[in-house]
Amino acid sequence: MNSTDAVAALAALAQETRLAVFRLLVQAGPSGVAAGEISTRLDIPANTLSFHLKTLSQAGLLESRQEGRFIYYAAAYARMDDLIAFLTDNCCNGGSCLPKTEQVATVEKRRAGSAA
Amino acid sequence: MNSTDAVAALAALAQETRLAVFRLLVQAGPSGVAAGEISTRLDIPANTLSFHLKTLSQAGLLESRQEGRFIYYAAAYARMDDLIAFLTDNCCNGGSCLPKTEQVATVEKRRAGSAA
DNA sequence: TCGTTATTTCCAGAATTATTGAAGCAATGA
DNA sequence: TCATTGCTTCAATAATTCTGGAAATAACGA
Repeated sequence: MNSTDAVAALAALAQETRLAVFRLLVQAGPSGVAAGEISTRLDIPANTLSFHLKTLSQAGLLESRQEGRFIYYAAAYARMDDLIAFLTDNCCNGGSCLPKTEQVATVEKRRAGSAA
Repeated sequence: MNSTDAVAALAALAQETRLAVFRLLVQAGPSGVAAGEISTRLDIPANTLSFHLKTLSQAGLLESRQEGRFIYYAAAYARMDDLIAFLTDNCCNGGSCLPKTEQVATVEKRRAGSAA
């Protein structure tokens, strides 16, 4: 993850509607939720939602798959981890000022090792 | 952390200059860096930097202290953790789709327990 | 083929944000 | 007191973004 990608991801999340959509999908799990159901659950007009889904997708935060007339959107968990790792990277210059934050910075590395 | 606060924090970070400032301060540690030095290191005009520091501070992501004519800015680590916890909260509905991301969601709770 | 459903694209107006020159303020030292 | 330094505020412009009505596309069932 580079700075430009991080800004795009953060900008995508920095909006009430999109943040609500993203959190809904993070909690929904990898199988995702159809666009129409997101629209219903969060009470967002279809065209407005479509605009926001596109923004989140372009930022790499969402994945989608089509099933018949439905398009299922799911959180891109690995991308979320990358973003968190980028934010917390080299916290306190590798020192131990706040060990818990340090642990967060290693998410990406742990994932790389575990290959879930 | 509520949704409004999270949007404010994300919006503050969703800008190249501010993200660079924040990451610089995350890496610099709790003692912080004077505004003038940030300006020099990142080559940002003083007034532009001041505007961005204010934005980050208002979002709760920065703390500052005055020492003589200098103002030292430091990352608000706890706030950063709160934001990460908010993003990853209840990932996959508490399931184990991606255990590593799950762990990230517990940062806030771990900090609360450890009282660093 | 025709109507319905699911989703997206187009468009235009309203609102927000980034940038920078200039001016202001506060702390310091001579 | 005066000049200097460090930082912030003000003001104006330029650019970007959000929203929702209307129309388009695409999949499905009758």
